[in-house]
Formats: sequence, structure tokens, C-alpha cells
Amino acid sequence: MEFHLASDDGTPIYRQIMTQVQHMIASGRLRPGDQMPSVRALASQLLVNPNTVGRAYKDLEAMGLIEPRQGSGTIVAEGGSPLARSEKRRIIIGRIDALLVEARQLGFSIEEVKNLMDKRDAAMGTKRTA
Amino acid sequence: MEFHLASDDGTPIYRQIMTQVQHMIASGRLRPGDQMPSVRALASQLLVNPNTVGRAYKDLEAMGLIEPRQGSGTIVAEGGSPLARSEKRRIIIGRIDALLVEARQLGFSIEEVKNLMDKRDAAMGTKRTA
DNA sequence: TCAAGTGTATTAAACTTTTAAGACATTAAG
DNA sequence: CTTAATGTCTTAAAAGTTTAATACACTTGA
Repeated sequence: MEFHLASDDGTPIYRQIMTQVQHMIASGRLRPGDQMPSVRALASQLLVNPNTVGRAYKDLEAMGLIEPRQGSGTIVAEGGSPLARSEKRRIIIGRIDALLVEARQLGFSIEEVKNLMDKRDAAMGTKRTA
Repeated sequence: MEFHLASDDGTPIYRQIMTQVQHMIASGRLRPGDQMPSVRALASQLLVNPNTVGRAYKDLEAMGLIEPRQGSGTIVAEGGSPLARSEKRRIIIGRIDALLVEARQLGFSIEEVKNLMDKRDAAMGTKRTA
């Protein structure tokens, strides 16, 4: 399970964790019944305090996305159906808009961005598991 | 000048203000020499403390995006970002990688992302003042 | 039973963010 | 000059975030 905390805009860590889990569930990479990484394991992986992960898990539980099992771990909840295509589209468009604005500010044309995307995608693709 | 603070992910207010201004400059809605809203006026509009806006303006000035004029207001700075091309490239590649990861998680192919990018870029272009 | 791993909880401290009230020098307009 | 508006600064307090060191009850597997 790959997590990455990269946001440099001051977003609290526990919020970033929540967003990651939400998106993983939305995309189907985490499915109902799947085991979540333990609080301590994820904290260790992210080099973060266990309480911070616990905070994220607690809020995700309140949202009904995950279910803690005392003693054993935490699993993805049943009702947590993947987001509708329209919702996924709304999310990705927000990211794209942000990238376009950033690119324009930095002086990159859309063609340059798309070329860079191809290169980066090819580099990432070599690591793909499926 | 329309500002809106909507982010519900715990992002600090002054960061949201900075992002808004950056995007307005990037999109051409704010051009070099334009008057920025005063610290107090923007604070009043956003129902936020003047110090919070001041913090955002101070950081934006440090980035070279705006220039304070003692006594009169604050204007959008001339000239572009002082960053070197290599530095700009490093930044934009980071954004692209994040977008690719997100897109993959949400189930979008790179072709779909590039198509959406073209559409969004065209939509933004119509608002440009050129 | 025993040990290890699990989620949860408490208490405390450090740090960041935001609000608050006020002050100062500078600028523009009357 | 006077007045009002500007950016900037100080001090303080409140709130939120993160880390830290524990502790507890529960579950699993040996």
C-alpha cells in the first residue's frame, strides 16, 4: 500500500491521509473488506506519530468509510461504494486546473506539459504491477 | 475582485489566499501594475483578520509576485517568476507526477487526462484578456 | 497460557495558525 | 496642514496540529 505525503500548502497530515484513503476507496484500489495498514505500521511508513494516523482513522470511521476491529486491524467498510464517475471526474478536473495554472505561471506551454506527462508516465509505467 | 475560501481540508486561510492570487496572476485576471485589494478591504470581504491577509501578502511579496507601496496600496509585480528554468522544470514535474498518480488511482488513462487538459485549457483561454 | 499486534485513550509539551487590539510611518486627497 | 487610507509591526491570547510516552482491553497465533 503506497502512501505519499507531498502537499506543501500547509494541509494537516491527518487530512492528507484521509484524502488518500478516500481516493483509494473511490478508485477501487481499496475495496470493502480489505485490511487497512495498522495505525502503527502506517505511522512508521510515513515517519509520523501514531496518534496522527489514529486521528485520520477515527475521522474516516466517523464518515463510515472504514471499520475498526478491536484487537485485529481496521477494514474498509461495506457501504463505502466507489465514487461515481462524475465525482471522480470532478476531482481530477480540479487537479488538472491547478496544474494548468501552475504551468502557465511557470512559463510552460500545454504542449510542453503534455510531453513531460508522457515521459513521466513512461518512467512510472515500468514499475507498474499489472 | 472575487475571492472565495472554500477548501474544507484544513488548508490555512493565508495559504488559500496565496493560491488564489497566484492563480489570478497566472490566468491574467491580475496583471502587472494592477492594484491589489487592500489588506483591510480583503480581510473585511473574507470575514477574516487583517493580519491573516497581511501574512499572505508578505509571503507573496517574498515570492516576488506583488509589491507593497508604503502609504498607497499593493500592486502586482512586473516581470515573471525569478526562478531558473531548471527550477521551474523541477517544480512542474513534481506536479505532473502527483497528477499522474492521482489519475491512475481514480481510473483515468493518460489519454483521458490529456484530453481533459485540452478542454480545460481551452475553457481558461476564453477568459484571457490577452 | 503467553506474547505480539491491534485500536483506543490519556496527558503533556511544542509548534503553527488565527484572532485581537493597537501603534507607527507613509501616501494621497481635501 | 488635516484627514483618511495604506502596509507594517508588536503583543497577546485562543485554537488547532503534531509529537511524545504511556497505558488499557481486545484478538490472534504459537
